[in-house]
Amino acid sequence: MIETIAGLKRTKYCGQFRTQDIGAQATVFGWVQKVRNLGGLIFVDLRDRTGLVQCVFDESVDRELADKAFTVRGEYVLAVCGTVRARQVVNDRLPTGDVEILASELRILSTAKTPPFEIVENSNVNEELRLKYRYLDLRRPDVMKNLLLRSRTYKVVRDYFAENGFVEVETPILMKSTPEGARDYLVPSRVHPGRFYALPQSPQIYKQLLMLSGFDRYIQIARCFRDEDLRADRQPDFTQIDLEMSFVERDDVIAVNEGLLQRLWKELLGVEIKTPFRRMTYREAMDRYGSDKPDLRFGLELVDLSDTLRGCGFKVFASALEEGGSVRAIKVPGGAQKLSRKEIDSLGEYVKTYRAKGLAWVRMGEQTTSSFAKFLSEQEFGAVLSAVGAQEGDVVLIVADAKSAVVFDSLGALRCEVARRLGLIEEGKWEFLWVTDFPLLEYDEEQGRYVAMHHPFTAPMDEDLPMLDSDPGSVRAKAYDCVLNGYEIGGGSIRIYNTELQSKMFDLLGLSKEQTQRRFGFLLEAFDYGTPPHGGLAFGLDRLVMLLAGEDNIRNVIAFPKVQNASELMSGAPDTVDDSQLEELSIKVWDYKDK
RNA sequence: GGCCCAGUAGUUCAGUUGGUUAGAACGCCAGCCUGUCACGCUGGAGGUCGACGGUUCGAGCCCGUUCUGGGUCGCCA
Repeated sequence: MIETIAGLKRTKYCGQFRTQDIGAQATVFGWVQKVRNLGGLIFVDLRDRTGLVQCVFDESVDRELADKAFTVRGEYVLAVCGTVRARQVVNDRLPTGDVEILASELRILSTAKTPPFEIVENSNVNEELRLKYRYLDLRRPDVMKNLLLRSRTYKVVRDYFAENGFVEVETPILMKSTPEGARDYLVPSRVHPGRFYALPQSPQIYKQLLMLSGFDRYIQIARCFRDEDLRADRQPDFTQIDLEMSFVERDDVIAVNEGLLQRLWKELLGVEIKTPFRRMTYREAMDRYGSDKPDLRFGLELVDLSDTLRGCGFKVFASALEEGGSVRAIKVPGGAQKLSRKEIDSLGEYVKTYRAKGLAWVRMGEQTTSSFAKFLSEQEFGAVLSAVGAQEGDVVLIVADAKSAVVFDSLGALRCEVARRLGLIEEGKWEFLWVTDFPLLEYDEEQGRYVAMHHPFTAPMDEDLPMLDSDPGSVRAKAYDCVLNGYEIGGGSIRIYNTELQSKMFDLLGLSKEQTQRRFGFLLEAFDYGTPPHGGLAFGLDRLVMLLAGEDNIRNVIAFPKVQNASELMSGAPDTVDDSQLEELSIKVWDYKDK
């Protein structure tokens, strides 16, 4: 029989009972974690979001009550009233382990089917099943803990920015499509047949307009949407801590955000992180680490061998260099002992996923062996070893390619892979970094034009302005990324705030006057009405919480995440809709059966 | 779109060279049990070996296709 909570008020959450509660009357609500029936004496562990408390039903005290407790099963929802008392035997492994509730009343508020997996911490259950029953998965203490941490993150963020004079403003979810960058999610308009809203990839334009309006400092915890493929750290709908500031330069934005991260780590983890963070230009990050989001928890820096090997006897190296590429290396100190020939071969396979054609190597064990020494003169080979500073016991890994981007990508990934395999990554280390001076533009071979590396509103560096016409590819931007342990956790820039420069940017990006006017005319017009210099930044909140929680997958900090094909396994989204709904939207009924 | 990994009771897994009735632990159900907390003891139920096709006297195992999930490259201003 199902009962109600009429007349009952919770006195405490389950996980909060301690010795000072002994003797008190208690009413608790929760889910049955475990029933231990000793025959005549029944222990029921009751769980809520705070933890467990043991409730005792004693046949010799109340036979009828014990009989009722006998029918209780896992995940039933109960109300238990009783007296808190000391346990006869203490359980050290439970925060409430000194006490228990001797029940005087039991109400079964809900019964429950046996769940498809056990509701326990650290369970190793197939993720597909977990996500199908996400509401049960969220009952597991470790998953719930992540979402509670996420909730505390929101609070610290709001407190911090409020204290620093930021104004929280909500920007639209239904907005105009501005198809630069990621693919938009589109929403058909019923009122305007054939027209579409787009979901925001970020509130970028709105927040810049808020600066123009004079809000001076804006912050929003903003939902954003990008219709691109998923990764362990990428979901199609995600959350940004989005902010913008007026009358600031790069270092002002950086300083405010270092303060935020410092505060988050302090309040959520009790960890003191030092500011200011390290800084590195994009060029330096690429040259030394092959990545614009380098993991600084370990070394394994790249060495440029291009000058050493130009015109050398090994065709693979020489032709890569002749074609304008580069040859670079990583030295793995002591690698000869840890990396067998077989493992080096598997690293060769690894770099091929990054389009490298192969991995050249030197292994300086008891004998020095190498995949390419025979193609070089003794002098050339010796020059390679001295350039990387290789000594006995080391391994040197080399990638050459006509495209330097391939060399950087593959070696950048390789140094992380080697560090993982060799256990070079120290747990509990937090390496924050600002990467600055990104290129403003990169050339897109496919589209045959320049595209904005950050976004088209990013300001060029003042000293590079003259190159906008002569050499746009070399212009650097007032852009900065915040990197933590190899993850890009945030990015921002100082923005363009005058019409002419903004128009010129659109021009460089290959947009015609008409296209610019149609897509961004409202923004350019706005700039004519008195725009303050401004800049800002957005953190990926999901990634930030993932790292704070010590998780390696963003799904573990999102309540109802999507799987790799962007569907949501519990509800089954996306799904077909009624023909009548499509008709209202003036969308032709799609015949799925033929596709 | 490409590449790699996984799929066997409710769950996590084992399953030898292709060979009798596919096993274990946990969970579940029933009985016993008054200090358990990984309760204990006894008994029981529970399987389309992801799906389809092929090879074979015989397939969980070999081959092909496909589905589902994960990782990743491309993609993600």
